[in-house]
Amino acid sequence: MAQNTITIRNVAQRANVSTATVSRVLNHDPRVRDETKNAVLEAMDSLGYKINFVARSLKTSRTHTIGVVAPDLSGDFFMFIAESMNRELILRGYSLVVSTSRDSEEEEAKSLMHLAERLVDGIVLIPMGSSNAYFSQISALNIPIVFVDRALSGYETDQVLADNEGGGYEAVKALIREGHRRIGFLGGKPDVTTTKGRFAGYCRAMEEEGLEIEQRYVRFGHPTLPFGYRTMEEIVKDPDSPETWFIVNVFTHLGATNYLISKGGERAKQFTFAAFDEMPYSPLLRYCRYAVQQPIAEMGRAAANLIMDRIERKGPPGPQILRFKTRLIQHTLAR
Amino acid sequence: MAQNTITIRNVAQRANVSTATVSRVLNHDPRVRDETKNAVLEAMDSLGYKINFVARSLKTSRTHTIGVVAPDLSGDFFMFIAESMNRELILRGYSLVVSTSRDSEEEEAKSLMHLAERLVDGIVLIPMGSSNAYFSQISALNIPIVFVDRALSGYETDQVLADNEGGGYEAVKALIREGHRRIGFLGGKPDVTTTKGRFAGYCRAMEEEGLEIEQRYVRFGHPTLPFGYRTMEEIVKDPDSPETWFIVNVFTHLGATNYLISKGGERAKQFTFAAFDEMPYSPLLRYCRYAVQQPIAEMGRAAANLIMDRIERKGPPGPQILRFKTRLIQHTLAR
DNA sequence: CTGTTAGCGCATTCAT
DNA sequence: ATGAATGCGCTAACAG
Repeated sequence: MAQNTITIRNVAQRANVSTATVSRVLNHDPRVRDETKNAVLEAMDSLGYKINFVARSLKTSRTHTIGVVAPDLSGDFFMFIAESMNRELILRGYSLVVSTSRDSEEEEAKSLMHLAERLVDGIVLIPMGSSNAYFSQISALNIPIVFVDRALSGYETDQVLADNEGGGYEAVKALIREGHRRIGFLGGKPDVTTTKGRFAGYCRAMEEEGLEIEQRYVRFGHPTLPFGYRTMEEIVKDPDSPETWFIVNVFTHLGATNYLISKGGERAKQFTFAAFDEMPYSPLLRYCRYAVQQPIAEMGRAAANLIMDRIERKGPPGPQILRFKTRLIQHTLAR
Repeated sequence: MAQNTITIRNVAQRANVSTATVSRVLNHDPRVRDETKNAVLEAMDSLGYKINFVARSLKTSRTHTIGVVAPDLSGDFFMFIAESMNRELILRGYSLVVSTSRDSEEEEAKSLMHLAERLVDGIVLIPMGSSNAYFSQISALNIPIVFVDRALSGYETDQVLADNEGGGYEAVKALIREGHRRIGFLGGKPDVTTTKGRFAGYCRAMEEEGLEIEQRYVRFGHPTLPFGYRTMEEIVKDPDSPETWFIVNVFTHLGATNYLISKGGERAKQFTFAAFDEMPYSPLLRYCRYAVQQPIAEMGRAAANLIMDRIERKGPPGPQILRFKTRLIQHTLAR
């Protein structure tokens, strides 16, 4: 308890001014004479004064903290978002507190409440699901919120999204241009907006080229490694299946590749993928001819600035929806 | 501003008690009659009272927030640590605020100060470097801190570490057991404790088996993908180089594998690795016969509880060093 | 330009 | 077992 807890009072005394003046220099209030300002600064310095943010927060009811909740802190997509957000936040004096929605929308709602109670100034949410069961809860929080990655239709807020439709379209088009005719669709829960968009892009490309979409080879599923593995197993064992696939998320992609490598046998060599997301380990995904790269860093940056602007009432009034173009990356297959 | 900001005063009035009593039930003070307690609880409920943590913090000078700073938020190791920590923290009512040391120890020190000023109750640090230039700064913070992954020798604090020596030893032993005789050492900055430990394990295994450690084929370097790529290029082009390598971090491993896949030619097929870390994409690391898995989740859990115990003065008084055993994982090579 | 004053919402003596 | 009063450190009217 020998904390040297130096307050503005101490500084004020030392500089022969009032606490109000000290507070003013702390807040860069222009109407302080340079002379007194310097005196205050000096006093602060010599006393080793550190501002108490908690006290300030109590007064201003602003914590300069923003919360981010994601399905899984250890997911690659999220990490890059967080990294990029953090960089922006720091520039404007904010901190980032993280929380996870883990298994369920229930957890998600709980995390949201947890953060709100901690009085974060705003929340960036990478939504778990597609349902809107907890909309009312979110509204009740009454603090700015921006959605990233997935939209929740019917809820009017700021959103930072990728051009999923365009990305899917481009990737499938590129495959077709290289002569692939039968192209399956793999991965993604059909009710989330990202999957919907990517599927729509796939469909548009196929239809535009007059190619048939074979419903048997449209395989939605949970975005997990095991799903990709098992489904690819079925696919390989089905002699009639296409050998070209558009895969809409990276875990499914990992699983599918993993199956082909370990059990794919001779037929594996025939397979070609186009897939969403470009990660550090993407060169190892050896069946992936085209990767749709989302500008994750930019998206994180945008989300951070969107939420801060909202908090500081700097942005335009209406809800903003920022949609980011994807980039198609061609890989050299080295099977 | 139509915030329905309900305070303990409102609750007190509603329940016909004093604010002191409300505060007592809030803090589970046993000396409140059940009757009045229920009345208070009811009042809280009907008014929709939410505690203001900022006000509480100002009073108690405890924020129930712990900060974690890591070199890179988007690194896999860190995210698993954070994920696991978060789970534990939530159980005991803490939040996790993250920060990064990015490029430099300077940044690291800055992050540390930033967190301290925000009055986090404790800090978990995954140290960047090996120097101890900022030790004094850390001490000056005067708040509990635990180191994870890397130790900073000479500084007496709680630490959560992996058994790097043992992991390295086991992996190299396993390679030797399969008949490998010439084994190189790849990756890691030689001055950080993790590298030191892993290298020591490698040396012990080699010496125990009477095998020569060829200094030309001990290749330290920055833990990056490009370093792994370039170094593997040199290795492959050197006709005299060993074809079995112990790689001490995952980025170097990715880079090395990437080179072998894309440019390794015929000789690539001869290569065998043992390597630290097991990640979701590890099955794609096709030259990796043995992976040394660190119990990352347990380590995160331990770090979380260590810091919380320290804050709440629950643990033993002296600094604790927790060292976690690694697990050797055998992969089937599918080149 | 600067000082005085009054809380922000809560925890906590000290009474009773 | 409960209440009255005080202050954590800071900001923001309002005066001057």
